[in-house]
Amino acid sequence: MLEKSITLPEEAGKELSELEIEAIQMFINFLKLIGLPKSVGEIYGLLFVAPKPLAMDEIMSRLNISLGAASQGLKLLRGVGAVKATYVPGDRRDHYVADLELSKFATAFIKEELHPRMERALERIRRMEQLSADMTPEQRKATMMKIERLKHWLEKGNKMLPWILKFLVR
Amino acid sequence: MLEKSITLPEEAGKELSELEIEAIQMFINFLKLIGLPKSVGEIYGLLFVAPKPLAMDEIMSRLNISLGAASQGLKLLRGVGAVKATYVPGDRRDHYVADLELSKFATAFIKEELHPRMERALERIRRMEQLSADMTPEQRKATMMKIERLKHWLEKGNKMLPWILKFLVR
DNA sequence: CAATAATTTCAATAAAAAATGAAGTCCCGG
DNA sequence: CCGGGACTTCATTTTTTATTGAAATTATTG
Repeated sequence: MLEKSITLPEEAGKELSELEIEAIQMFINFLKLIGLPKSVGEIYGLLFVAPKPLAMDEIMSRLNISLGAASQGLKLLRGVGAVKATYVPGDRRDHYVADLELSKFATAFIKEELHPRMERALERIRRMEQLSADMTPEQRKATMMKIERLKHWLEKGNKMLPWILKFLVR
Repeated sequence: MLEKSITLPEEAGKELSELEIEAIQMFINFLKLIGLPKSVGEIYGLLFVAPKPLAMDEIMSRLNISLGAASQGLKLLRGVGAVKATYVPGDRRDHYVADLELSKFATAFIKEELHPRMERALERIRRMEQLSADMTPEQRKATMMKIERLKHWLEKGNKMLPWILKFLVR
């Protein structure tokens, strides 16, 4: 059976252009901020500047990332609405395009990270209020003051969120 | 040479109260959001509900964390303004108190994470504009449009930050 | 000033997170 | 329906990040 020449480590798909590299680095940095792994930033960065839809294997070979990373990264990006699959006639593969609406990331972050944590925090605060019931009056007073602070802060955050969202989305 | 009885894993300092546990878990979760390690959340959580200043070794033994983690965590928290060292008469050790102003974390995050990344992103965008100079007019047009989007979004974010800060700080 | 307690630092280790790629699943076109 | 490409999953490995604790440094105090 014939075998292609051994794949050199640095061979990969077409080299990335400088433009692509800048875009990719930019998104790696930004998405890291909201806790997304490097590979996701790479994929989105590449798609962001791509002049046409890219298939998964193109993404893999351009970025030198594994099948699994490409598949999972695209899944996440699709889930968040930051990438769309498009139909390309005469090609069996899915092709992907970046949604240029950056607010998708902010929205997803707020919905998936911030909100749940705030909810959880409110539960804990309620629990803390209960617990402070059996304390000496003195301790109780001090504790309640702190809890009030926490609540106040959370409420402030909660009030701000819709405003931020509206502002970001357009 | 005499040896103390073997230290049991679960021995440690005075057990944490339920209240302390709730507070600690809450802050672990919140601070994780802005990329701070668990130990930092633990320390802040403990200090937040503590009725009096705590020395580093008390923190260590209550939380069962190492000398290094305690020292580094406190250093970080002090750096961010979330914890203050107080003088306790007749005690050689430093004692620490939580600053209840939660906005300290938001401020630090914006200053230390968000702002630098935005600056860096703007640099990259400038570079991208340069690079798009030698492209076919068609490609160039499409690329410039994307770059405009990026800029627009960054500017929007930049305008929003001071507002958010003002809102959070009181 | 010693003596020693308190704290910081940092190389080594452990824990957590991300990437890999082989095995399995799901089509689509003949 | 079956053959094979496209994709997904997930156990394993790699990489990154956090924690540990011993050694070095910096006070404090008798």
